[in-house]
Amino acid sequence: MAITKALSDPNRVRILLSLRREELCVCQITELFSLATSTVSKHLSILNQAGLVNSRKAERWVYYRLPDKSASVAVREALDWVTKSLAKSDEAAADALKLKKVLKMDLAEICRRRC
Amino acid sequence: MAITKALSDPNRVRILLSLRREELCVCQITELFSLATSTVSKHLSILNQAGLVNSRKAERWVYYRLPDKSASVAVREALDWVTKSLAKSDEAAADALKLKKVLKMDLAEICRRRC
DNA sequence: TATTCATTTCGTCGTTTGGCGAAACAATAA
DNA sequence: TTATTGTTTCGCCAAACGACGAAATGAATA
Repeated sequence: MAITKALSDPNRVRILLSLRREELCVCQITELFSLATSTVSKHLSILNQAGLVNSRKAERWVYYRLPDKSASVAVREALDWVTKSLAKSDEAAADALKLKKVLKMDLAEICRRRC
Repeated sequence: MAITKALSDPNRVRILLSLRREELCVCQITELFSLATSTVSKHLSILNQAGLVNSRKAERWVYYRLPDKSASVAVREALDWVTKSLAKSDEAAADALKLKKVLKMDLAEICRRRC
């Protein structure tokens, strides 16, 4: 039941929705949701254990993204359901708007401001 | 996020799976999972608020069942996902076996034995 | 009307969860 | 090697959750 547990927290669902268009690094997600870095890292770890996100390390940052076709059927269909059923909320729209701003910022600057 | 919250508890998922073939009353579910009546009633209330089950009262019992086609797309697809992805576990098989036994029992007797 | 009885609601208890900051870690840069 | 820096892990706190039994509810029956 790792998948259903992972989906039960609103902030984790928001993270998944924010990863639909492009991968994001931890500090971008932190900036997007105004949460502590450690909190975001924990959420990402739970999503990762459920197979709902993948990660890669590049330069100084760890990027998280939605899994590709190689993910299990359960994971793919859970993500389909999330994006189809939960993406229309007002909150999701507001998040998408803020995400646009975050993407325009310089990565290194986001991290500097946060520390 | 009522749906994802409702699906996050294993016992609630087990209840949904047990309702696939036929409706069940509270005391049958109580017997099936060996939980206190109040606990089962609470779970059913949470599932009901999320739209994942419907109920009807008949004679002395309240029967719960999976919703029909009139349910929202989000609910229907969540239930499709649950039955498709979570029904194959060993636990689900054991529950199905016990359910057969419970269905053979007399309703009034189940309740009498529990009180 | 009074009683019975299946279910729901309420109050409590122990556990889990989500949040944060501090410390540890890992990888790059100096 | 040492310093820097982005991320993870750890420890703590308050809030939420799941479990139970007791009391309340409400519909059917006597």
